Amino acid sequence: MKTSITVAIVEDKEAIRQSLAILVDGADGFMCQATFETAEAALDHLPGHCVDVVLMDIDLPGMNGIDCVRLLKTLCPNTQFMMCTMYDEDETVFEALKAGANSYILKRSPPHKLLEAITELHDGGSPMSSTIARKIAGSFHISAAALNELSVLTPREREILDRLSKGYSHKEVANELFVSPTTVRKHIFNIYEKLQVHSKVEAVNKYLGRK
Amino acid sequence: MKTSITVAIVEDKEAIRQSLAILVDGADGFMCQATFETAEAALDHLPGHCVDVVLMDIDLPGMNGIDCVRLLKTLCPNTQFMMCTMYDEDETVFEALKAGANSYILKRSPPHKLLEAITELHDGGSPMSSTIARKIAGSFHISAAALNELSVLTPREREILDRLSKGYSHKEVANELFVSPTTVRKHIFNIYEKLQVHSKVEAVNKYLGRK
DNA sequence: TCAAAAATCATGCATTTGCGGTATTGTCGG
DNA sequence: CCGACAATACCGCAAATGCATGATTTTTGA
Repeated sequence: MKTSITVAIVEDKEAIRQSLAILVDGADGFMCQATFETAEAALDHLPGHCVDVVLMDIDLPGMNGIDCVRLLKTLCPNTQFMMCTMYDEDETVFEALKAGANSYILKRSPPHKLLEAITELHDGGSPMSSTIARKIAGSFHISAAALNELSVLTPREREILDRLSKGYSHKEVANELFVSPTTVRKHIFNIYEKLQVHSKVEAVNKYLGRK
Repeated sequence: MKTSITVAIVEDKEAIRQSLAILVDGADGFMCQATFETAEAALDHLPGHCVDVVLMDIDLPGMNGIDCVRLLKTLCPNTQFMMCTMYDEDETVFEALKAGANSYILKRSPPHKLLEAITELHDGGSPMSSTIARKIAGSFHISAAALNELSVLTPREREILDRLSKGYSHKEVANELFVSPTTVRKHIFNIYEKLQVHSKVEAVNKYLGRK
């Protein structure tokens, strides 16, 4: 006999918390083991008897759901966290992922999708609402503009910029590429001109595609 | 009457190409408009009459599927690209996303999942095979070690490091924070000691979680 | 083949930065 | 109340860096 997926719910609004609990508990193969109104309550009670999956609201009174995940993740390393929220703002999505969440679902998702997502999350996937997934994929895209900027660099210049991005000094780059430090300086000067920057950090930021 | 989703397939292996084409064409609401054996053939014929979705194999003879996407993406900005491959190696996944793909599906996925994914991709989602999605989500996680390192910094030090990460010089940071440049230098010196680094780029790399 | 582009190296100078020591002030917890 | 720590600030040195100018050799593409 296969055991059910154990679930906990952190959600301040009574009505939503109740209906989520009923949905999870009523479905076959799921068990709602606990519900909490606040991040603090979850932090108090979850460690010790960790569950498989936690549905975490973000907009909680007191500590928010993201900070809660950050703290719980280290205390319950085997628990998977699903952010469960109304909004799909860029910053919260990425903050949640950084904090250790592996799923981000909008509350407007239909109930059967939610159960499907819990299963997928428990099976090692990272279910995301479609608009969220698109945001995440999009965050990797290298803009045509950025690509174009880097394309004006010669292969040698890119090679040098790559070393700079690892924190090398002029001299270290020179040693690694078997050329004189003055040559490296000249290349770096050329890179700066092409990228319209005036320091290593700025150049590296452009190289690695961060504004 | 709603129109079908138009699809093109780029895949060198005859058998797979055929069965994908039949799968897509046979399903309701999909139309396989073209198939290509190589990236070069796709680049020759796709621009001009772009399709909604392209299923792209990665391991092609000659130009690989990722470079093909990079080129096609600018020529067909409204086309969505789904990488469709046997392997789930880290580097190819991220390279594909950077190149502009919005979906990454393993070939071992069942047929109905594939059709579902095409629909989702066309509707603005970014369907990923579960192991891929987990990789991507995982790439955002900030390791406990990294988090720990940054936690030894004081708020003021983080504030200064944040400015450095934007490419500011000592003096610029000083002006923005209304303190003397020597103070900033002292802070930076302390930051270096705590993070065990010896230059701005290294410090910024740690701060932004770059390896 | 010939001009343009890239890669190499040098010299010089002013500024920035890495590193060391020192000191004052304010805050906070034990 | 006191010690620890954070934030502020200064001086000084040596090295790294940014910027300018100039030049030679390879590579390369038209």
